[in-house]
Amino acid sequence: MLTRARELLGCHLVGHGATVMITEVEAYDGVNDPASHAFTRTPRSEIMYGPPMRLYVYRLHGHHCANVVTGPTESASAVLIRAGRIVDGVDTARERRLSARDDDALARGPGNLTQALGITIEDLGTDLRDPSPVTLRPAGAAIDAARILSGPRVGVRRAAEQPWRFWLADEPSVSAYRRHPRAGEANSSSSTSSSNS
DNA sequence: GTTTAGATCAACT
DNA sequence: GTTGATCTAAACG
Repeated sequence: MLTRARELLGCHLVGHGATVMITEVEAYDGVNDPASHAFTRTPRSEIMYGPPMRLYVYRLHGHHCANVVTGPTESASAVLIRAGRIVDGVDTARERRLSARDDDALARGPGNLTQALGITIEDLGTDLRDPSPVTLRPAGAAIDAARILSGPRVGVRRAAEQPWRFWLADEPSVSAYRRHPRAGEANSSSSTSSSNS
């Protein structure tokens, strides 16, 4: 599972006229991962239980995040594409990401990456192997294992201690680690029904 | 029960 | 100012 995530580093993700080289990913281990949307099997997460090499897109803060279903079919494993470096279609990416000041920030962060590639909820379930607006291509050159770093995932509350984030050293497009404010807290559902004073 | 839309807020640039 | 596998609430089946 973690190997799949590492293998995605350096691959080219083509989306609606723009191409990025993946530089940062996070692995999500489906049924065994509380942070995964597939932790509970629902019709919505069914896509991740399906065949690999498909796209799972979900909405977050009004933006979108893109995942690659990696399989095997029953484990619902998926890899979140967190960041990438634009290698083609820079003009298109810039038009979509007007707020980005530097080219390195065009696809820095999952929401920005999907926006730069024009990936929306309509691309959900796209087969990345078929010729489609969104395609995943193998890495042009093998990535040196020494360049791959790992660490805890960004912004997750559940299972925040799992070092399932991988990124390429020497890449300015990789975002910095940010811990979730409430990560590790006890799940105290007991609402302290704080009546107004 | 699940899904979608909007709010929230700390860390980043 | 921007971003975001969070959080809550409302709509749906």
